[in-house]
Amino acid sequence: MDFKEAKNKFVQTWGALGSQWGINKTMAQIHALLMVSAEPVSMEDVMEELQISRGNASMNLRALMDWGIVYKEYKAGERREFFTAEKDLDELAVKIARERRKREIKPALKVLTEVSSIEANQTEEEKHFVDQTTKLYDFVLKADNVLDKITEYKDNWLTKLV
Amino acid sequence: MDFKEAKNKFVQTWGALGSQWGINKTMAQIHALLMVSAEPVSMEDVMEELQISRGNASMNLRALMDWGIVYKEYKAGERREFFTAEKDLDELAVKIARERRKREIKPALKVLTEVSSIEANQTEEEKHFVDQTTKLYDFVLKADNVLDKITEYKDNWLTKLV
DNA sequence: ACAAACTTTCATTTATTATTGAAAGTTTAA
DNA sequence: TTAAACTTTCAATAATAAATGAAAGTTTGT
Repeated sequence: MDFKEAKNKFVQTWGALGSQWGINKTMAQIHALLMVSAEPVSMEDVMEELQISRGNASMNLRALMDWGIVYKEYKAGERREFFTAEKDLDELAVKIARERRKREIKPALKVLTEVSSIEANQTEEEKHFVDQTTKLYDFVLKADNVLDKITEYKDNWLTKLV
Repeated sequence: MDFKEAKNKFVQTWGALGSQWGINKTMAQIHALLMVSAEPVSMEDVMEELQISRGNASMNLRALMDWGIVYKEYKAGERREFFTAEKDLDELAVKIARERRKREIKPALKVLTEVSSIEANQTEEEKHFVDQTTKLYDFVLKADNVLDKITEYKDNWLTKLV
């Protein structure tokens, strides 16, 4: 396997993995590409390497920047913009955790609070519902706290867990 | 909010969350429904409550059983099959972790091993590629080990982390 | 202020993924 | 062994999500 093949394989695999985690394929591929690029990459280059349209590249780069895991860079004397990915993996994981916490866990907790606080009248069915959603609330809250800790530690948290 | 509304809201929310995590909506909804059901539920009931077809119900129940988080139950004197979800949340998390580890992390490690072991000749580009994919390999391996630990502990691991 | 060089937006199109439903398969009781 | 009661499969269809590309927007140098 030569460099070109390896790079391609990596980008494709990362893209496929992304899909399984609810991240769109192109977004994951762009991120993969930037991760393994030593130098900042222009939008034109991204389009070329991944064979995607300008609009697609623009939208997904924007999304990656919203996640805080891709940065714009400017090169002296160059009009166009270049992009680099967060390459520190601990930092990357922290940013992803932070973002998903905000986007998914918080809203989930809100709904769990609501549904678990209906007044359970006497039926077994309703009691079980309240009991189970309450447990789920506690569980998700604990998970949220773990993520919070992790995103504070910042450095090397994964190693500490091992 | 009455019981029916609350139950519906919970099922819908769980379904939407599932989508964001690469799990199909119906599968997540069925799981939600079973989680909050005090009694085992027949396929007919699942179809009725979620307004889905027989085929859809069958396939997604099967998928949930493959994940090991939904069980078949037989009722004395009843021909048809009933289903229940794993309701212990620690156990549920362990099973999901175990499964994703097998399905996603293992293959990812394999690819990372492959692509990170190309012989980096002298270009800066190739050196960076090998360096970055090696780091990624180490990181994913560490994550894999953490999950392994967790799935062994079984009980109450989340609390221990807090 | 203008125009070149570039980026973003978004309505339309395309690709992907999920769902249906009818036919095939299976199990059980008599 | 048969048939009723149920489940599974899978080709066809529908729903959803992503990608395109041309027009609109922005920035910068002169």
